[in-house]
Amino acid sequence: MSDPRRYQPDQIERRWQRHWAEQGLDNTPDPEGESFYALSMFPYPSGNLHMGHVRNYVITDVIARHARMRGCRVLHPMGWDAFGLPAENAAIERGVDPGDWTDRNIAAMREQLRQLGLSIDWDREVTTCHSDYYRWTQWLFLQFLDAGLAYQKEATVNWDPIDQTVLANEQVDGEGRSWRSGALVEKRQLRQWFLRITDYAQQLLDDLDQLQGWPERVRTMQANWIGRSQGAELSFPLAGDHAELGGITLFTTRPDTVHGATYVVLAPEHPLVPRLTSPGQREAVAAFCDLVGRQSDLERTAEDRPKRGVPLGAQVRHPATEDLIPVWIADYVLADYGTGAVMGVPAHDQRDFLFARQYELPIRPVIVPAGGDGRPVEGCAWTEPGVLIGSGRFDGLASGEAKEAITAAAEAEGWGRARIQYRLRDWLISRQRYWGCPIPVIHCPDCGVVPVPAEQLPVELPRDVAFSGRGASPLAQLESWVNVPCPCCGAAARRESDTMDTFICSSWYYLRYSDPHNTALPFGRDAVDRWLPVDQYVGGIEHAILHLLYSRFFTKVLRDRGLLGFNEPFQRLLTQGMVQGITYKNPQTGKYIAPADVSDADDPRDPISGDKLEVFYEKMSKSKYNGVDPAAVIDRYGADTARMFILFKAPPEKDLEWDDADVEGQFRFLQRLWRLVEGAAGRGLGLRGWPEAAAPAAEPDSGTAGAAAGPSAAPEPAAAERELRRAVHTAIAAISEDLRGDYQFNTAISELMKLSNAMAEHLEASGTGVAREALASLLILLAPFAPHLAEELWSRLEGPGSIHRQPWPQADAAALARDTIPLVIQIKGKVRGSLEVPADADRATLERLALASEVAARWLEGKAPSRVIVVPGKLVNLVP
RNA sequence: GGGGGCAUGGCGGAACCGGUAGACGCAGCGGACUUAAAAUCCGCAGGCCGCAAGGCUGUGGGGGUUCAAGUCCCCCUGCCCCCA
Repeated sequence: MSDPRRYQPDQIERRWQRHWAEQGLDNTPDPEGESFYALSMFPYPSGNLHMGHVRNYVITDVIARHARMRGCRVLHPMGWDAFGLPAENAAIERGVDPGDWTDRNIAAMREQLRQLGLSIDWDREVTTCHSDYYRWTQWLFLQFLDAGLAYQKEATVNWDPIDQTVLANEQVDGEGRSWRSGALVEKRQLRQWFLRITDYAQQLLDDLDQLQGWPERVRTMQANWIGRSQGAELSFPLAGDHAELGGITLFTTRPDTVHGATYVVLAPEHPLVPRLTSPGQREAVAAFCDLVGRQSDLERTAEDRPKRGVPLGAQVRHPATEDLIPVWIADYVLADYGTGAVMGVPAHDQRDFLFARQYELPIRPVIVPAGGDGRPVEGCAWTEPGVLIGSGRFDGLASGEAKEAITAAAEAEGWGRARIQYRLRDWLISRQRYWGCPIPVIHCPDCGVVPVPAEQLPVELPRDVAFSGRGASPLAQLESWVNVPCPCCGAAARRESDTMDTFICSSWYYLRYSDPHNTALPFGRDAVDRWLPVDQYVGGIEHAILHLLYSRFFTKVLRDRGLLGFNEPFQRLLTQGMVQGITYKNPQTGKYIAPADVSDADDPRDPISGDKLEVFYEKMSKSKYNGVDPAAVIDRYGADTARMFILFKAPPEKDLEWDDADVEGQFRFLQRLWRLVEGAAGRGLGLRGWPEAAAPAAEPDSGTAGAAAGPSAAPEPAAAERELRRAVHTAIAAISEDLRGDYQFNTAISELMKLSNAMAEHLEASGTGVAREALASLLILLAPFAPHLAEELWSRLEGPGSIHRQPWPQADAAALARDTIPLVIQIKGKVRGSLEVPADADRATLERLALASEVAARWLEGKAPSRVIVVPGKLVNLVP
């Protein structure tokens, strides 16, 4: 059973993992010389490692291992994004302590990660829910507060009227119902904490240009999310009784259409609404506001929804035309975008057009298409730029010029100014939950908001808390915790009971890794500046916007506070694709069927009804029964096979279809490698003393080199040795290229396969020197991908030290050189044959050889070609 | 609706800067070994015609540029993502 000559991963992987840990092989060295920071997005400790995690960490591990072999000092850490709702839900549903639950999950997942053979420095592990970490999250919050970047204002929350509690968005289902009580969730206004990310909107946008190592689409997504638009802020004075209230200030990107404004619309939540509502409209307005209050922003602004609104009964005076126009409220205007007010220009805005048609508001065209007959478009909104009409002195201007002219006029006349508006809103960080980082402030009736003094941090989360899932957050209900003296005046005061959005915790963890044991600061300036920015960040595309944007924001704020000295946290970003499982679905019932219940994969049928099933690949999930458990794969094939399969099956940024047959194939490849190396060892080959006195280095540089290389210098070995050396150095060159920059692990592994095929063919016929070079190179090139197998075979060949400490090999150009190369002969661009020619032949020689070839004779029938194209090293194209 | 991306054998995927399309693997077929099977090893393999040599055709569809196009340009179809 345990034949030591067979490849048995379970026998070797644990042993090496233990050995590496004992030797401290993965410890982080001091960052002298060239350093490299390889970072995976840290996981939420759900307790279960899934394939998406495996893919993420294996990719980062290959990058880290390769960087080490290239001679870099590498930081490759791991940690836990450990606050969050699931722990609190477990507490509510099963009465377990969220901290204990989380710690148990972390222990389980850490063990699963260890089995993958990742070269992680576990001494730098961070856990966001431990007070030695969140102490510094709180400290950083106080930096924001001190900088004026944290503030409180009223905002909407989800309110469960049955459980009398605030719900997180994730606790509200698609129909707007509570996850527990099933009640229809209401909107409530609550005073909450925000971070002023909008102050950094322009920088966050501009600096995207510095992120050339990021996927283009992630940069585009961030730019769209920030959503800069240039326009004007215009003021429409209130008419009649309301004149003393001033005017309505609105934002528009189309000041050129201002003369076409026939009404003004406020968001229902706009502060002026109650004061502008006429007695006759009071009831209708109240009913409408109530209705809108139940809708999400998405519902309110979706283009395919009918727009609804009611007039307030007030009017404003159009600042340009002097007309009196009505003020409405409508669902499609949002309170927190711009000024919460827009002008209605039905002729030139699609939503305004639909709205005006529905409520019979006047439509006044002021833009005509350029180059047209000068008549306005009818029957729909003309939203493109054009030429102005009906706009007084601005008539005839093009939209672009008119925007500037009208904005300038508004400014001169005191009813407007140019303004840049962002779609990005300030970041709402308050959560009315227990399992999060407490916001370290105290509310004093006399002093107001008082920060908890730094030396009193951390504000610890109390344990022994009751979780009912009802009422206010558990923290707010805990009187012993909430009631504290004011740090300023000593009067009775109350702690803030909101906790922070977990995105805060994950916005700076990558900084803490640089200096994880610092007890005086979140991180030292020296350490953070030496290791960061992160050289390569790897994670899922789902974090393309929020996590990455928030982290960029944190970095810029901390830079401005003098805590670190760089602009952007992540130099290069790789977004890996999803791992998909084979999925069976019965199209009749819509039910998913587990693969284990499908007896015949070639003709999949529902085991109960016998219906033919649909087969496709989809992201692994419990509900679709299409998940593959990493632990089961490791048990059966070992971590190295799992790693190799994942890397080989698809390029890292593409989705990956999990296929058992391909896993099997990868396992076979590793077995083949094992036999190849064991066979060589059996013939007495070894790597003792490698690389000193390596024979190939002494190879003469003349063309017939191989003959002198090995001890068995017969003509036969010479040819085999040349082939073998070429294969070795081709693989070195190709794999080095694949690991540099673009990370094409799939082609790198196919190069390993080619090398192994070439070795199977030529190794036995080659002399010791060449064979040793081939064996050593194969194993070193394999090491980042299949670290256990490479180490085991290295030690069986008695190679010196750990293979993971070997330098990455350099390709020898001389080994790649050829005497002759195949020259393709094309006739009018079509390949008609090829010809062995001297590799160094010049153009004239190539042309002569091509013209003299059999192919040329057959196709040209003795006539001279009208044109000859010579591509040295490749082909000759003869055009008759 | 706006923006971006993708489309290559039965399947996953290769193909530098326009220069032999289909590397490598999976599945398949044939052979060797075996009493047999598994495992392993060797070989074949885009499609069509042909005994063969060879020819024709082929990277979603249509057009174009070029000696030469999977690759560049235009139009169309389908799928995916982001923003509305």
